[in-house]
Amino acid sequence: MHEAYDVHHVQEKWLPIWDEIAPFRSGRTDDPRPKKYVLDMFPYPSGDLHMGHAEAYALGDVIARYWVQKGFNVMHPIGWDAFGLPAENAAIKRNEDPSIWTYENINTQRASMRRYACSFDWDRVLYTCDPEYYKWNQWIFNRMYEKGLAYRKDSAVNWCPDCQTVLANEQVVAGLCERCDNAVTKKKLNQWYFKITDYAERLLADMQQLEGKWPEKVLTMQRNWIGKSVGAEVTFEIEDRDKPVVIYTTRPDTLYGATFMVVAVDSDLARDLVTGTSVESEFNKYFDSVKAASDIDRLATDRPKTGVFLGRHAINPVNGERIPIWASDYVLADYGTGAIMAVPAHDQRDLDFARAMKLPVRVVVETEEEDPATSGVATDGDGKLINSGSLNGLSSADAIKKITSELEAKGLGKASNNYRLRDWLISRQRYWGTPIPIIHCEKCGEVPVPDDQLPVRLPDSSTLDLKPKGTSPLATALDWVNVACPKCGGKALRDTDTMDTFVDSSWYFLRYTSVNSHDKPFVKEEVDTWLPVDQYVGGVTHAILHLLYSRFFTKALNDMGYLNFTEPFTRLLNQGMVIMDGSAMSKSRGNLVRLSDELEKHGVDAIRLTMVFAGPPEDDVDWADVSPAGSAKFLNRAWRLAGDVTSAAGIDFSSGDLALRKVTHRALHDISFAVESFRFNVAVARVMELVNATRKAIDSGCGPADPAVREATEIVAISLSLIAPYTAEEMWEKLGHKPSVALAGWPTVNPDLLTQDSVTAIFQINGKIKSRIDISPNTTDAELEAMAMADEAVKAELGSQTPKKVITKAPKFVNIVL
RNA sequence: GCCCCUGUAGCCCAAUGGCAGAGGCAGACGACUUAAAAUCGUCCAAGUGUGGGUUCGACCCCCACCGGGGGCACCA
Repeated sequence: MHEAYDVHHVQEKWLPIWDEIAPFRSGRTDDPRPKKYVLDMFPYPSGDLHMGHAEAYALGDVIARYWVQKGFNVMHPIGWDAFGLPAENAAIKRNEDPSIWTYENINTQRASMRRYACSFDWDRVLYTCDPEYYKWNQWIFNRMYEKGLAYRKDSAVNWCPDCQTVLANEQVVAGLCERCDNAVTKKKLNQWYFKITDYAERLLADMQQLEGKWPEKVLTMQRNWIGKSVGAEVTFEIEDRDKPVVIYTTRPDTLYGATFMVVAVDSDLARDLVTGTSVESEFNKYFDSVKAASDIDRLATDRPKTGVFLGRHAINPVNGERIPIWASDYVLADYGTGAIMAVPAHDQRDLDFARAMKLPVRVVVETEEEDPATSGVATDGDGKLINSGSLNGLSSADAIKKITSELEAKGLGKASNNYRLRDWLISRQRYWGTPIPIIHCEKCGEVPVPDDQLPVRLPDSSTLDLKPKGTSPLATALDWVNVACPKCGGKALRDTDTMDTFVDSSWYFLRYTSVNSHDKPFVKEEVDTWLPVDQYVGGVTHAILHLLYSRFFTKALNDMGYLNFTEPFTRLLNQGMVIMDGSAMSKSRGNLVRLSDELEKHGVDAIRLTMVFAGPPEDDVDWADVSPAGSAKFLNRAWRLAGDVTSAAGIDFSSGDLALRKVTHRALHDISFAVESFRFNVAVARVMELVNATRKAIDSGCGPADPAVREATEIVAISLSLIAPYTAEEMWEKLGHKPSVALAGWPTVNPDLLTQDSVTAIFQINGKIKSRIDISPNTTDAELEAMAMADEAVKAELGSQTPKKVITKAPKFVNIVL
């Protein structure tokens, strides 16, 4: 009779023991073991951990624990991304400081992580809302400011009229506020930006280093987001105006086909061109109508083109032609130069506009297709240039080269690249974030708070009204806002905006190395030791913003001499989502699965195993398709092996049953390989096989006393230590070892035990299998071919025919081609 | 509309271009049991979305189409 395996009892039993042993405390910088830095994306502390966390942390844990077993000095830290709107909203509702809600949740999550047996180094915890942390956000902001990488400008930002606040791009979903579902509008505000566009080219080029190590999907998304375009700038003189207008185009070869110019309606240029003219009032009417249009309208496809003729003309530099200048909202003010030459024949948008406004269409690239003027379909492909002066007869590619150099020679243009990437707006008019460390002085202007006065702490929230009003709540903390200018001592005001929380997460991976450093954001020796991160694990939701921002910070800090590397995350694993019945879990959909319920029902190990076994890590796990009960059953089965082993710990395995030993070492080899290639589901399958083989050996094979049974069971325990730590620990103890199995060390494969006595070779005729035969793995090609020719089935099939060709790959197969 | 990923037993998933099945779930049967649960054992099932092509040989490589998922979407 076996005692029952009481998961909850076992969980309670091991937690204090692990606290005592602390098997995952990372070594110091002088640790002789090679280092590995495994990083899980840190959570936002909203409530308790959920199923998604459970999957992500289970996967990260397998990797971290594997490397510990393999003898690396592993750092696997955790912290909390603790600033953000939900805390503030909860605080408003509960009428208390956001830190209370935040730290309550952190404590809940920390307890859950401990119970979930995450192999975190609990000595390296950080909280981004801690002044000891956000002080360094401010310090980095100052460095950015010194380098001109932090600056202020006026621009139209996303504005939710209902929430009365600026929204980040990612908080605008299909033109609606993600929280209240009201239409988002634009509002012109003076805001702080980080100049990430300075790094556009390097962010793009350095992705070469990540090729094959990051998911291709993420690299593609980042490339699209950066959106490099190659083209040229061309200068057009303007009638009755001293200053010419520069336009950006990717098709300088179509310059002769430009029949009008369009400037962005909301650009300074449009305003300048129209001021004082007779169409000014008409323009203003149009401008107001565009401003009133919400993002939803703008996003609508097939939206008819609108615009207004500015009554002015530009001169085409290549042919001196006089072309009208229009203003429209289909040209963007903040991309390129905010002005374009319109070539309706070869650009669909320009054609749509030309047809709406009855403007001429001139074909300059000859294609096989119908005339765009009649078909309404622009021909944007390559072709032979016509109606284009010196370019006639050239291909588009050649024409681009020729016209660009001609313009350049005349000082009328130059090759130029553009990026879709915009500078990063970091100002937020909210309380629960890092105060921007700038003081506005009447005399001195913007003055950064000196480093030795950091952190600029948040004012006490109890005296503030945190409700969103469109201006930062910090502005109402008068005692806080009014300060003496650090430069002249005169009257000055603090900047009242707080930083986007993505700032916090753009360098937290550096801070983990030095959480106790009070005079620096990170200690150079520590960073040099641990960084870059060897393995980053997290959801694909952060494929663009967080990863791009972190890469930007790393490059900027590298340029400033603080870091000796340029890419923060060497490898990236994106785990899938945990879904239910085919769709994302949500309360409103009624398909929410609560992690705490699942843990209560099946235990931590079974849930971790289920997550890991469900499929490839990057695939979604549909909780309806998996069986935590099945996982629990398997763990029980594995655990019972340890109780059946009757040999003593430390016994020499070499005399053990050879067949089982071979199975064991083959399994060990395959498990290692699968774990290293992130095919954890396959690794689990191999452990299951080994458990099955061991069970059989005990019940109807060599018996429980055979050393091979102990060897197999120990390898099961060590393998399971990556996935099911409680079960593994119980097994290890039953097997007569001291805890912790997490530190047992990964067993070495004995290559002699990987060889097989016999393998099955197949004989094919024209690729069809005709016969099978068991042979020695050492059989040569010639021997195997001879065996094939002597094979009865082959002979019968062959008859008197002579093979045209025989392909032999010993010891696997012979294929006879007739 | 453009780009990317994906399609293998009822289900989740394996398979360096070489025997389509490793593992699990579900199901059936048997052993143990007074019975049930648990446990142990046996069994069941697809010819790889469709159509072409390359190859001695294709789940795997190429092309087209269909279904599913994702990203981008006035960026000149």
